[in-house]
Amino acid sequence: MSINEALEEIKRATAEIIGFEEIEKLVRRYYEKGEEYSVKLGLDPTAPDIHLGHTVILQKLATFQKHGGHIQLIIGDFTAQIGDPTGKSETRKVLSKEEIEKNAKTYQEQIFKILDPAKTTLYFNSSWLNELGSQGLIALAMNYNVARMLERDDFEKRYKSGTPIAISEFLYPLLQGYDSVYLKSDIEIGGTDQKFNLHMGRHLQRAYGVGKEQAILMMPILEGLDGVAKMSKSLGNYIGVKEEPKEMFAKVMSISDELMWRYYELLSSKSLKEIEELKRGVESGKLHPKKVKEDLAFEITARFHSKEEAQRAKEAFEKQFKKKEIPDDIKEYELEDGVWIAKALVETNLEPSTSQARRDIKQGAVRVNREKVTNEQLKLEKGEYILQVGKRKFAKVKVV
RNA sequence: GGUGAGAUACUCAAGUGGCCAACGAGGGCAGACUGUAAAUCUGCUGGCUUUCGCCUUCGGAGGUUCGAAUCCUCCUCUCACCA
Repeated sequence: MSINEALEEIKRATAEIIGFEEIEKLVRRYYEKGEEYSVKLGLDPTAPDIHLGHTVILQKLATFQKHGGHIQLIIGDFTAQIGDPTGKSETRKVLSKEEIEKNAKTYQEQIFKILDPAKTTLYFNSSWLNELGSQGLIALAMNYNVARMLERDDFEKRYKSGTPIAISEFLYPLLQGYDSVYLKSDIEIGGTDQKFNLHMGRHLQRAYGVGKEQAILMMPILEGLDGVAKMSKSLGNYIGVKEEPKEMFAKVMSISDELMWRYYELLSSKSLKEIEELKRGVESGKLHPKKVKEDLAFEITARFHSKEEAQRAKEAFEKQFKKKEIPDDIKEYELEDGVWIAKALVETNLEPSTSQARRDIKQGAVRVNREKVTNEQLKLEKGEYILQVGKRKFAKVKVV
């Protein structure tokens, strides 16, 4: 691969790059002299589960690994004691040591599904930040001033509205920026929301005379399944990397066609050229968008599980939705003779309440053995039944 | 510390004595259409062994009243302005 192609790959889908010339030099040096360079990613061990949104950045790191980048993965166990104020409207809750450790461990498990461990070094920033001491901390704090700190939108808003800002929160960007000083990082990567923090690393490297200033590469924030809000666990619009293959496959399939291209760009390992071709194919009617989406769902599912499991997920999906067959791994329940249908639906967890069950029956959403239920007074006699609510909720019931 | 405004269901937001399980919007669920999509249209959206019935809900606790989300008292919290 030529240097230019490598750089194209690195640039792909980025939101913003600061100091691209630096990256260019580093990559060139790697290809000409075989010298590696370091790429830093700082992680807050606050959220234990990684979802696809996080993997956008990890993918990019994997790309760097292909082109001479050695990854400095920093678990911010020290900084987590403060909590990143980014985008927050109030001071964050501080995590306990145990929580941090547990989260860090989960991270590692999940991260190496994407990154090459041989080209990754894991750090805990407490190992040098603990050593810093008050004196070091004060020296560090001298490198920035309050006025500029307050330029940050989140701080500015809180300051103006009188919402408290802890002094420690001012220290957060400084401390995580110091990581870049200590590790002499060549490049730092992060989401666009991390812009301020990323710049801080660059600023501090200059202030400390590290001899270089890290280039900054920012990745866009991935939209969630709804295609509007950013993917996040609290919004419930996410795909977790630990989700069941079937679930994962189905979730990808549920995104809109428009959003699919975004996911392709940010998550697929297909080249931009290939994606462009797919797009043209769909536009001209040569390719069916569903097929294209299936390929994406397959690729993503296979990445976090295996090709075999992805294949099974795909088949199960086809079976359930296209052929409208009943999936074979549905839960079984045993109920007493003469149960009221609405009650049975609640017992089998298909419905949250009998009231809701009644509503759905009225709307023709409930099926017993694939027959639509019209009588909401229906009682189930002895025997075996398949209950269904809507298109995707099933349960097997044995009435005794 | 002072003054004023506010707290309503998942979220936003009406309602200021009975017609209120509470307008409307978003979200969610379901139906039609389809590619399990998206967009669109339609219905539903507190609970209850069963609905022309009963129970719980409008920040919390009391009170007035035949009757309160609505009035009164105290409390808690939020916001705005002033100091």
